[in-house]
Amino acid sequence: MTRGSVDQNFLFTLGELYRLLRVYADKEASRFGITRAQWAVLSKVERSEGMKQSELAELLEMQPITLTRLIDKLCDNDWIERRSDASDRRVNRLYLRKAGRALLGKMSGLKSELTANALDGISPADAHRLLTQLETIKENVRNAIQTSGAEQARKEQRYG
Amino acid sequence: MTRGSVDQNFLFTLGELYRLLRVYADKEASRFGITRAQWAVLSKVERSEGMKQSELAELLEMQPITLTRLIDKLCDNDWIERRSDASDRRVNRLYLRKAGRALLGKMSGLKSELTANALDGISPADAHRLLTQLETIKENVRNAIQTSGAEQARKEQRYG
DNA sequence: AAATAATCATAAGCTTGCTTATTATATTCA
DNA sequence: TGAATATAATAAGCAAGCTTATGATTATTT
Repeated sequence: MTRGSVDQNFLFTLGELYRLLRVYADKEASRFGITRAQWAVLSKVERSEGMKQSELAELLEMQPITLTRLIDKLCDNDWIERRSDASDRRVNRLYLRKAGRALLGKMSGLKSELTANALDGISPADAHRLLTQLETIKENVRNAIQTSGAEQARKEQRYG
Repeated sequence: MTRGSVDQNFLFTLGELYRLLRVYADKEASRFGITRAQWAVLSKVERSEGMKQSELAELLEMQPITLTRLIDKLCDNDWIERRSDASDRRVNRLYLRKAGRALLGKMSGLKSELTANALDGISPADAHRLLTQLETIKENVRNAIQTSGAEQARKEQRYG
């Protein structure tokens, strides 16, 4: 077994799967009046209330401005709220509201159902390993981005 | 080992990884004057020249109009060309141009490099299994979308 | 043969990513 | 202390996804 076939496919296959999964999750989530992207944010807020927007953006691997707009919508629906930090007036901290908690309760079955359908035919042990590998890859890519950024800065300093 | 932790994470982890990988691949590909999305299209055209746009859209799991705009850009750069089909005047068939073939040649190392960096610490055997699982999941999700669509249509027919 | 349905590419407008820039506030250090 | 620098949130504008709709052509049905 060579690495060649993986070279050929990994990068683009993941993108194709993402698009499919996005369509699927958005379609199912829309029954609850929420999009997949908003749901992901809401779900993270549930797990750690009181976070700053900037911290949350980092957890979600997205840019603060992207998150800002998603939060706007979650606030419009009264699912979460921004509370300004007492000791740093630049900061908003995020908290679930009653309706948000209720919505997450209603949606908890959906997440299991989507995951189960997606992972059909893959054993629990394999699914677990798969998830671990995805986390490893995330970490690798995060490092690679930083490294290539540093590389770039170094070159610019040398030649700029 | 329960399925619970996978439930908690699979759906959103994949989205986070996608965003990271997108940033990384776009950054590296930009050195060649191309985006990751355009590169994916160009790469598929290479593997099967003469396809209709609609066939290619299906392979890429994207909507025809999304592809149309990407193809516009690839044509603007003279990397590929649309040739109208002789027997069906609705159809455009896609072919690589010389510059496109040259570009892919220059970029082949990059694909290997990105993949190798992303999969660092994962054995070739595991990488191969991972890719197989991603393909399985793609198929599962494709089926789930169709099923949920059919379910929807059935209900609408019954109640509409 | 004509009417109807399906298919191919494209268009318009929305979402959610991105980058770069702006404003307000905190922090650092000379 | 006061000036430079860093950080938090937001804004504006672009890229690449999506849905729904349209025009042109081809295929099917009656």
